[in-house]
Parts: sequence; C-alpha cells; structure tokens
Amino acid sequence: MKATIYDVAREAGVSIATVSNAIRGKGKISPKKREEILEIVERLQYQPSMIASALTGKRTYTLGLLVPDISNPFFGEIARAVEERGQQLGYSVIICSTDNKDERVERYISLLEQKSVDGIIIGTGISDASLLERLSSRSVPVAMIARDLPSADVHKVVIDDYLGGVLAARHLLELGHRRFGVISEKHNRERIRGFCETVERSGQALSPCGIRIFGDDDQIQDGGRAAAELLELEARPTALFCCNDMSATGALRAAKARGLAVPRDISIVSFDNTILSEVCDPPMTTIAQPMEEMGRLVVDALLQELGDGGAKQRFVLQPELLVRGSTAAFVPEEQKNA
Amino acid sequence: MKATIYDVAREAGVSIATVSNAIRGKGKISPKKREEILEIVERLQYQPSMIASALTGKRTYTLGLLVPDISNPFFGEIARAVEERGQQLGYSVIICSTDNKDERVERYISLLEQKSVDGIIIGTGISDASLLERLSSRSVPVAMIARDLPSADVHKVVIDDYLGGVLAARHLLELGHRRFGVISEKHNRERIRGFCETVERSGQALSPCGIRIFGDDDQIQDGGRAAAELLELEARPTALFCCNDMSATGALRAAKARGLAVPRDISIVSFDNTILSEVCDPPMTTIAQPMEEMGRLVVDALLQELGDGGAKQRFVLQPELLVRGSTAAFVPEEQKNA
DNA sequence: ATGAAAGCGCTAACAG
DNA sequence: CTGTTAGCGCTTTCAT
Repeated sequence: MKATIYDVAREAGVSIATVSNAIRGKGKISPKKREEILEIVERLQYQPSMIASALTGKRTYTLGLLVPDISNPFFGEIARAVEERGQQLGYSVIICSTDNKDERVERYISLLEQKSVDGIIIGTGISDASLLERLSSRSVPVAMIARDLPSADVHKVVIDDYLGGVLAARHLLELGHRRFGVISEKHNRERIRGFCETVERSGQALSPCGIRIFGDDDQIQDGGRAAAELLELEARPTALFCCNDMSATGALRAAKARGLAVPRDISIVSFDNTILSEVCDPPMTTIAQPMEEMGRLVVDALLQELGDGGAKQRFVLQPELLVRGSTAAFVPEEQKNA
Repeated sequence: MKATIYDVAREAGVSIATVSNAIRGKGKISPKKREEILEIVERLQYQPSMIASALTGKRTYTLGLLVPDISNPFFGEIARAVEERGQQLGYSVIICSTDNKDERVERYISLLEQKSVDGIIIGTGISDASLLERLSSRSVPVAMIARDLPSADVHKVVIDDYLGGVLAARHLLELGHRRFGVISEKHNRERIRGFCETVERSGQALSPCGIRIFGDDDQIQDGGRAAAELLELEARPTALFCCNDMSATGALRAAKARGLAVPRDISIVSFDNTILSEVCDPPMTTIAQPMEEMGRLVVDALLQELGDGGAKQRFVLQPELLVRGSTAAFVPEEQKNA
C-alpha cells in the first residue's frame, strides 16, 4: 500500500496536521521537526494524494481541453502549448476530441465537471449556443481558444481573423494577382471577409471569382474538391486563399493534378502555419497563428480567473504573413513562354 | 454550490445510501423510489463527484499518456486512438509530452501517481531503464506503446519493426534498386536490421552504402542533413529508407534541393503513414503502422490488468507496405534519356 | 508551535 | 428493501 500522511505522522511522532504543514511550508513548525518529517517523507516515499486534497475543497490541478481532433496538427500544436503552460503552473490537461459534434462536446463537458476540473478550455466548434450558456453558468471557469462565439461571456484568445484575410489579400495583390478563389470552412467568415473586402477595396481587382465553403470531415479532400471546381472556371483564379493548411494541401494537390504548376501557374496562400505547410512542395506561403502564445494565454487567463474571478478577458493576437514558395508574381499566359 | 448526494437524499426523503444505489443501479430498491430519486437527480442537476468516489478507493477513471510530443503527428494519432478507446470505456486521458527527457518523464510519472491515475501508457523514450523498473514496482499498472524496452515487464503493444524493414527492402529490391541509404533514429535498430539483412540476403545487392543515425530534436532537419550526406557519396544510393515520416520529408526536400527528382532519380520509403506522408509531393511510399489498433489494444490491456492483474501481454502487430508515389523502378542513368 | 477534531462527498459493510 | 455508520486521505479551524 502507498504511504499515507498517517504513516508519516506516526513515524515522526507528530500529528497529521503537523506533517501537512511541514510539507507545504505552511504554519509554524520548529525547523528541527520540519527536517525530521521531511526526511521520513523521503524514506517512506510518501506522496500526498491529490484526490484527497482535492476533496477537501482545494483544486484538482487538472484542466480539460476540447478540440475537434487532437491528431489534427493545428490542434496538436495548440494542445502542446496548453500542456506546456499548464505543466509550468502545476496543472495537467485532459484531452477531449469532439469531432465538432455537439453530442460529444456535451458528454465531455459533463465528464469534466464530474471530475471537478479547475477549468475547461474550448477550442472546438459548438453549434448549439445554449450549450455554452448552460456551461458558463456552471461552476467551472471556461475559456475559448482559436474559436470565437460572440454570445459567450468567457475568456477568449483568438487571432485577428479579419487581418489574416487582409494580409493574404495584400500579399497576393502586390504580386499582381487579380483573380482570386477562396476556400474556407464555414466558421471562418472573418478571414473571408478580410480577404474579400481588401480585394474589393483595391479597386484594381475583380472580386473573388469564386468562394467555396466546405464542412469539416475530411479537410484535405474537401479543399481539393473545392480547388478543382474553382480551377475549372472559365476565367480561373490565378491565386487561391485557403482558410487552413489542411484544405490548402488539398488544393495544392488538385492544382498539380490539373497540370498547373505552383506558384508558376497559380499561387496559394494557406492559414495556420502548421507542420503541413512546411512539408508540402512547394512549402506553403501562409498566415501564421502564434499557437504557442495562444496556448499560454488561455491557460493564464483561466487560472487567473480562479484567483480573482475578475472580468472576462479577450485577447486578440496578430497573425503574420509568412512568405514561402507557393506564391509568386502573376505573369500573364502570353508572357510565360518568353 | 453544486448539489451533493445529501441534497438529493434530503429532497427525496431517503438516505444517501439509497440514492447512491439508485443511481448506480446497485442493491435493491423499489422501482417507485428509484423513479422518484432519479427525477430529483435530474431536477437538481446532480452529478456525482468522481473525486469523492475515487477517494473511497474506487478508480479515478483517468489514464496518463506519455509521448515525446503530442504535436508530432504520429503521436497525435496514437493519442487520438488511446483517447477514443478510453472514452468508450469511461476513461479520460491526461497528455504528457516528455520531449524524450528522462527528467520530464520522471516528473510526469510522479504527478500521475499523485493523481492516482488508473494506468500509465508509455509511448516515449526512456534512457534510464531503472526509471521504468521503479515504476513498474509501483502500484500503477503500466503499458508501453510503440516503443519497446525488453527489460520492462509490462504490457506492450508494438509493431514488428524488423518486418517493417524487410517490407521496405523487398519493395525496393523488386523495383531493381541495389544501392541503398538508411536514415534512422537511434532507437529503431530493428527496422534497420530488417532492412539490411534483407538486402544482404538478396545476394544481388550491395549492403547499404550508408547508414545515418540522428537524434530526436528536429527530425525533419536531421533527416534532411542525413540525406544530403548520403547523396554526396560517390556511389550514391538510388533508394533511401527512412525510419519515420518526419525524417523522410526532410530527406525528400534534401533530394530535391540537390536537383534530384523523386522517384525518377531516387526512391524513398518512409515509416509510419502519418498525414505527413500523405501531403508531401510525391506522396510517400511508406510502411504503415496501425495506430488506431495499437491505441485500442494498449488501453484494453491496461484496463484488463485492473481486473485480473494477470500476466503481462505483448502484442506485436504487422506493419504494411503502402505504395505511393515516392518509389519507382530503378533506371540506370544511361537509359534515362531514352 | 502543535494537536484534536470536523468535515469534503461518496461507497461499502452491516443492521434492521 | 432501506438506513446507519465507518472510513477514504487530506486540509483547516480552533484549542492548547
């Protein structure tokens, strides 16, 4: 059996209260007794039971993290960042892959509540807004990362999606592109808006000649399909803006399959800057999200709430354009053979 | 405050024991009372506290999963599989990214013990064998996945690494290749052995003209560097065998950087079949690991031990050759222009 | 400076 | 069938 605080107390000839204090450096104990106790703790390999101390009303030092899929590189990196910061602060994190299914979200949240986690971080889609309401009215602090839900009064860490779209559009416009295609998941409206408004405002470009929205089952495939459609257009786009790396790799493949060279015949800008944008060929020009910082911030916001219970914060981080090999200056067909 | 079992009992005019029984369908209760109680549970939104029930000596229904890095696609997929199976069986999983550092392994294990997890799944490297010994002598059941450590007497789920090497070699030999390069992490000796022995045994091929072993910091970069070295050899290999997808993408890039076309000038076989092997160009021929099945099996083995405490099992799964675009028949230089 | 005792919320005998 | 009673291992007043 594992040693308990009683074993230590008996061995040391003191009360359990004293042992507890000695270990946690609380209260006042004579340095000598303290030494003795610590030594016995060591010898008995005593490790306080966190579940017992949690029951006493303290924290569980555990956080729940909801994401669509932990095996999706973007969320894998988010998870890593969250885990890292949690670790530093003494918290562990339970992963919950929801597949963006409300039913799974609900089940996981209920589970996390029963486990009395100290906080829940939501990085997954929630179509039923009332679900989140019910949740935030509960006892567990909640924070959202990478996804926004305006109606929810919780801490949020997001990037400026609109700006991300703007950055992508500007880059492409500067390269001389004038005909664009947009490929996006349905929940990335802001990225699209930023992109389209910038294009329109430039005055010199046609508004995107095609926008394709897809679901979230197989993003690579959906992105490829969407790209294939756009590339069949009579006046086909010379540049594509994809709302994430997954769909962009699909689009990249589709372009190649159609015999188009990237970036020679068509430029592609993706979003996220996960490892996927790095390994594809050409490496993808992308709008990078600061995933590490995002992870750190949600954890901090969440844990801070435990302390002061203060107002909900909303962090909006800046995405950055990362130019790699999938974009190039537009060259009219006529001039290509020159 | 959240409702407790006492609130329900009071409201229902019964004892807490009856409530407990009613909820868990244990003992004998009159159907009528049972109904009543369940109704009140519903109304009060009562959710049993898992930490309280855990303290009573029951399980915590929580598992710990140690991997080098959750943001590495391979481990992301393993984690997803473990999570999935855990979920089905009522368990949640805590992620622990170790970066393959013994110090982090130790810290995480200690933490998991304090949290009284019901089991620990190890999918990370452990250089200090005694660490694992100490661990398995503890109270917590342990299982290993994707990594083997012969000295450890715990459940294991691995693939036949040797066979994986054999499969890769056979494929390449059949394609007519005779000069090979091998790129591997240091802990993948079996894959290398399978590959090399098959090559040698074929009689018709030179033994691998170069083997490069690298660390585990930046696998893409290391893989690229290793490949670059091999490709500079005077009699350079016409085919490369990389021990995982990460290093293979690095090798792929290095080959291209050197002006070599894949698979025209050089073939590459990778290992794992993560999303990386799918998105690179050309898509990578790879030795696929059944990650989902592996995840399912470790969880099952671990939880079964909780029941019978029986003998340690060792599952060895079969890897499979997945031919994609990075391998092609060897064609001598002379004939290429034909 | 230290100890006694009262819970935290629940499960598991054991009585009735 | 249902209630009483002991803990589980720890933290926290409140005395001493």
